[in-house]
Amino acid sequence: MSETFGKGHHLHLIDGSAYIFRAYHALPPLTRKSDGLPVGAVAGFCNILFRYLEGNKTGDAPTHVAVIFDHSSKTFRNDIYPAYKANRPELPEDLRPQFPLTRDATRAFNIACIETEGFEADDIIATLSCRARDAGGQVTIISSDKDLMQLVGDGVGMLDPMKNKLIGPDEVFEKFGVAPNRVVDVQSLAGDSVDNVPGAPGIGIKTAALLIQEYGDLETLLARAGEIKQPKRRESLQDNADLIRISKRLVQLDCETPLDVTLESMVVRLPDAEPLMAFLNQMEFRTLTKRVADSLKVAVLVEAEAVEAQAVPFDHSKYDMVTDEGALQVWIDRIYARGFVAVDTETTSLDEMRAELVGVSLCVEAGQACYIPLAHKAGGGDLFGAAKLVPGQLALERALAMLQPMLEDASILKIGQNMKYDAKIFARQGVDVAPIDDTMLMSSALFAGLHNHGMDTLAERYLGHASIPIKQLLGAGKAQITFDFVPLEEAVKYAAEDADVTLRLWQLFKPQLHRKSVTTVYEVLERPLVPVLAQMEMAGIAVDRDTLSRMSNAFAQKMAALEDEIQTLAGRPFNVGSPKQLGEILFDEMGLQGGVKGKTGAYATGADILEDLATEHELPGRVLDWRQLAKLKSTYTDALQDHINPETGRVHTSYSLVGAVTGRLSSTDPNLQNIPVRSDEGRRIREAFVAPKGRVIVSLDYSQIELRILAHVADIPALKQAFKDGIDIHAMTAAEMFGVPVEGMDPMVRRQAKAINFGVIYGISGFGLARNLRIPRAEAQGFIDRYFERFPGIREYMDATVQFARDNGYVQTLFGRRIHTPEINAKGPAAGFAKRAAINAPIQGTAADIIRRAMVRMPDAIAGIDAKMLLQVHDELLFEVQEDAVDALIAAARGIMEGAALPAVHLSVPITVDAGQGANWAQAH
DNA sequence: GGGCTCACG
DNA sequence: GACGTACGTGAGCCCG
Repeated sequence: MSETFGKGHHLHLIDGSAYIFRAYHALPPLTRKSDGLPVGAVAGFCNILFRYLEGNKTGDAPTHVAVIFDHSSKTFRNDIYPAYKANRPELPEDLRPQFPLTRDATRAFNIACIETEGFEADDIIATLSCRARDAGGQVTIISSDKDLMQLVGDGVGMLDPMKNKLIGPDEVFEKFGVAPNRVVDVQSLAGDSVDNVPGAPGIGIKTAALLIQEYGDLETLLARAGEIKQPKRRESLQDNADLIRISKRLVQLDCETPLDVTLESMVVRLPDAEPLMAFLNQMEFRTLTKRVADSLKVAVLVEAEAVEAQAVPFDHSKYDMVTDEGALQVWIDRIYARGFVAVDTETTSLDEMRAELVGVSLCVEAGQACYIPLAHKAGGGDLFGAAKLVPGQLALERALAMLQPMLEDASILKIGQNMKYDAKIFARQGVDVAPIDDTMLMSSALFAGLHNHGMDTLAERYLGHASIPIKQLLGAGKAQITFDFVPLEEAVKYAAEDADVTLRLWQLFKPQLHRKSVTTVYEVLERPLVPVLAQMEMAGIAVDRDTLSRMSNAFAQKMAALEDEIQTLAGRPFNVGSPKQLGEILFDEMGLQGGVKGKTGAYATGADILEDLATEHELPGRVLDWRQLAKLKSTYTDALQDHINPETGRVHTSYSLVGAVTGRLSSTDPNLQNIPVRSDEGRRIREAFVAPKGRVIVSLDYSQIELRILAHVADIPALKQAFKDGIDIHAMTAAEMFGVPVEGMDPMVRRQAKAINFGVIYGISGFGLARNLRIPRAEAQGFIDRYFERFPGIREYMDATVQFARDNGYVQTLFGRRIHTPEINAKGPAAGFAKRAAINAPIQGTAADIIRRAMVRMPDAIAGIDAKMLLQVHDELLFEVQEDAVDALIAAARGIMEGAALPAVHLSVPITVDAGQGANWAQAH
């Protein structure tokens, strides 16, 4: 409830129509990019409104405000004088459609928007001015229209927004030569050619002012017209008395306009971020959207008011089930009318390469979503009954044929949560979905480090909505069904809700990208990678099953032998694969020293512990050998065989763009980013990753990219020079630290320097380095101290980075990717973790950004070469190339990779790429 | 499903 | 002065 308008209140009345014309003529004829709708006047209008609101933050702020518009129809003045405003030129064709949009804009800015059929804006302004003044308040009319000057007086002033000049009685006198209350008289005599007000012929403002000054007011003047000495003036007044009186009725503003709005309803309100940003985005005003977003602190508002901002309640019963072409066409038409759509697919599997499309859901507006079931089945419960398609569904081919033009239409934005998944499903149906937006990637750009980016998390956190768990539909474990067996009614609720949630998240996140300055991160480093990764994943890599199978057998034999040996050494059979049992054998039964129990009460039996014990006893060493084989067999040689796709004969991993907070990709099902390489035995697994006949595997990897980035960001001259000179960086570090020449350096010394170099990237500690190098902690700390003494810039960089994290709650890469560090001010061990993560994130993240940029550019760069990019392993890209195109591929890909930071970032160290090739990955690496 | 272990950069 | 500590991932296994 707002208090009654009165004393102490200040009402601003904005002449909206004047703003529109001003904006229209001041700006070139802008059109909306996506559909050509003329929006120049709307843009100008919004800019004026925004500047006005910004001005109010500092100036003499109003308590109430309204924008007044003319209503496009005849007014009472046309009854008095049909020629009134008759000589106005026709409205420009591209202006008329903008009128309703300016009303929308006003409401979007949360300002009262007033127009009344049959009345001009000026009369409404007059009426509201009178009411506000009579109520004891103050009024400022924001307009440069001289017709409104008659309203100036006690409690009512004007502001010329063009000149930003206040207009009071003095300024009115300057203009009309009379006090405001006689302005009407002057105008009645002088007429107005613009509005086609006749007045008295031959008399202009100057003469009219003189006459009124002399005779006091119009009626007295007309009554005593005979006294006027100048014959021309006298005759004009005498001959045109009626016309003058009509003119007076035309220029006199009506203070009694019937209005059904109250002054109280015009109370100043803060703009609601969500509808305002939605409107500006819909208009595609990029610059203004950004400025408004900055001004509104959209992020803060949105986060605090997420529930409120999304006022539309979730209502599963309102979702549509689309089962015929007519209904689908209605949805497609709605999508075209809107220009964007949230899309979600339902399938039979999380593996995009095997999943069958079951249905599609669409959402065009919060709460308005549909599900199109396409391949739902029923039956098949008993042994012999085959499942049958549920009747009444649209045919899949027919639905896809209808959807395809929309999904591929460059003017329709397709919004998804993890669009890579849906895009691949559609791609396998021959539909190339573009352009896209992805709420998961937006979340990653906005909130990396704060929470994960799954839809359930986002819905809960930003919409205050708990979405239907998929488990509720599919069940779990052995009894789990696939989505095609979900009953239609349930499927509609779940599937349409997903599209609904996605659309709402998009509405929330899109404006926040600007506010948090991560639009470029999203648009350059996230979104464009979706089609690139989709292509790589669908291409897959050829894996030779026989090679793997032979290795599995060999491993199994060796393991069996080791197991016997181990159990003999232990004196009894036990499960070698059980760390718990192993711990009991080692420390309780065999009585070895150094047993440390973890939080679960079991002895730790990690490789480092077993290595230490290996000097005391044979058993731990055998267990280490066994474990290595077990790992290779179960995780690689066995598991990889299961991942060979029966249709393609290749292995298709799935990359996650949001798996790592730093911006690195992660790889799952299977993880092809951790194929063994460090041990000879493990490296042989890479021999199974092969090129088909006539083709070659090519690997290109960045050399020391993280150390190069460190040298650049911490600005260490010695490191930078070493990279420029192409010197062995670890040997150089050792030489600097220990004062030994690079020539003939002890490999142990170099190894220590290398460990320190890597330690630095991870946020080094004496403890960590000591453990890594297996040296006393004091010695390790001595190394670190000497390192920082020699390279003081590194310490400065680390301190500055941690301080930045404390000040801002995040750190960032050279490309602006933000990684949040919520734990940075924590107490206890968590503080150490957070500090080291904060130090590492900009380095690891910048390297991740660089290879992402390379990957985005790669398809175009190698378009003319018979080659496919297959895998990414953080600093390595793997290709499959026609054998006679290897050199061309290496040249092109290397060029892209080495220049990937440009032009956004100019590194002060060279970035170099090593290349290898061969029949398989082992040879190429 | 959490913890342990270990594969990678 | 003690606390605990290298950064970032994913998968398979054990065990409650």
